[in-house]
Amino acid sequence: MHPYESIRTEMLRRINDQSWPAGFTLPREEDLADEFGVARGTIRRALASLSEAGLIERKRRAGTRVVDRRGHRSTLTIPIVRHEIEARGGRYGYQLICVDEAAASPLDPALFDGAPLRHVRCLHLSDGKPFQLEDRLINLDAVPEATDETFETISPNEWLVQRAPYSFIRTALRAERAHQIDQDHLGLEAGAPVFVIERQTRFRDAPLTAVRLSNRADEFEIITESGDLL
Amino acid sequence: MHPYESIRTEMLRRINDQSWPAGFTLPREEDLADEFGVARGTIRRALASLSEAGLIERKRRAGTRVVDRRGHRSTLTIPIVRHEIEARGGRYGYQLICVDEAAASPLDPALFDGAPLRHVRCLHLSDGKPFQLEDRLINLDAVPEATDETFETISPNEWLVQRAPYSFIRTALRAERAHQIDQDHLGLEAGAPVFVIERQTRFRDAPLTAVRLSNRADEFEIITESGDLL
DNA sequence: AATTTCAATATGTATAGACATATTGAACGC
DNA sequence: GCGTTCAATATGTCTATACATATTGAAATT
Repeated sequence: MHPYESIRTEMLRRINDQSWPAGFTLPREEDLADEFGVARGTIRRALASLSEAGLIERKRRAGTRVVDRRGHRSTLTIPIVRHEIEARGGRYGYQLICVDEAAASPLDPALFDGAPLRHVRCLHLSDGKPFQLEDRLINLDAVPEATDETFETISPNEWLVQRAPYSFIRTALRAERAHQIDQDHLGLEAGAPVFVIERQTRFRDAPLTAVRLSNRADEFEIITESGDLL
Repeated sequence: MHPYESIRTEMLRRINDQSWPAGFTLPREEDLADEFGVARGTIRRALASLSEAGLIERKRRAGTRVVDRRGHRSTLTIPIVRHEIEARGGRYGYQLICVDEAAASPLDPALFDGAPLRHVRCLHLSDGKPFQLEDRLINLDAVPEATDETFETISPNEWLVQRAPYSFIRTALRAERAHQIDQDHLGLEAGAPVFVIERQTRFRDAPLTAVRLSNRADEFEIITESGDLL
């Protein structure tokens, strides 16, 4: 075990047993370095790790404080559907439903304040069965190449990942009653639950795309594991 | 802008425009240091950041490779209900429903292979209205203090956060049709959708607790924003 | 062919010293 | 009182060097 790890473990202990209670300001890095008998860099390595994990907050001049834990943090990965399906051993299928019927979209075009938009609705299938319905708006000012793309054989999801780097994402996860379009394309009865992922991406303040992905609740879940410190 | 940031930006550019395609092995740190005219530490700082973001993978001796992007990663925080409710300006309320009726739990006791368990079911209210139903199993071997706790005034959630450090969490997010208990306690009709968070925590391989949190779908969503690099 | 051994190598960690810079809290002027 | 100025300070960054160590790929052995 490396010095910075044992130091981190000791710090964790102090946080857990309240020697360093929530809100407490830790000693300065140099003092900690003295206490533990290591260089400042090593202390910083330990603190960086705790900061990463969300247990402490660091601010210049103000010092390092123990965070008042307001929840569990974890990193979640929302997979590209095709990979998700193939990982489960299914055969991936893609089907375009319609293009440029934006009026029918469950997404709010106001997000793009007036920019010209492309609307795509398509279906991702697992072994020929509907798995995920995708409803997407694309900002043609930001991604002009999308004007000439028909999306007949490639899903906008994959098309965009290849082409458009983003700098900001906002993702919302919800449970919803199936909309009419969900019922039609995912083969659900009225009122059935769907798991909805809604995502907006921007690149330097320009909204690129917004998407609503709806999944049959009986076949979809998101799992995240975090084997933390200690 | 610091040197390591501009270097990271340039590396990002190379990844995005495929100069460094997925699977590509980057030059060694020292060569990069030469190329960019900085110390190795500065290169490491930039690479650490990209590694964090999941864009590259690093392995000793094997080098650094560009990851084949399989999805969007983001950090999500599942808040403690009380804070969630108060943040929305609601008045938090807590109500114990029953203790030690494990047979009725939607959770699988097999997770704890035979350890003695405590079962708690309770309700979190916002302005007196049901908001979240909590169904929890606690491993009494791992958290013996729970034997004498009645949970009449404090929720097991908060009680545990204070007491039991964990080293591993697994969280699952699902949309479900309301169970009978969801209908009864959240005031839902049969078939209504609920947003379910299921979490298991362990400490050094000992399962500590498992919990199912169900929320009215019409009042609950999880949002994560990640203002990434660039 | 299968297994073991082993040295080369790229990343990981630690040190120590220098400088940069956001923030704070106090002193100052209005 | 109220805003402004400014120096002190703790964290952030960078450099240069040394050593540690997991992995690999090839050579040696079974």
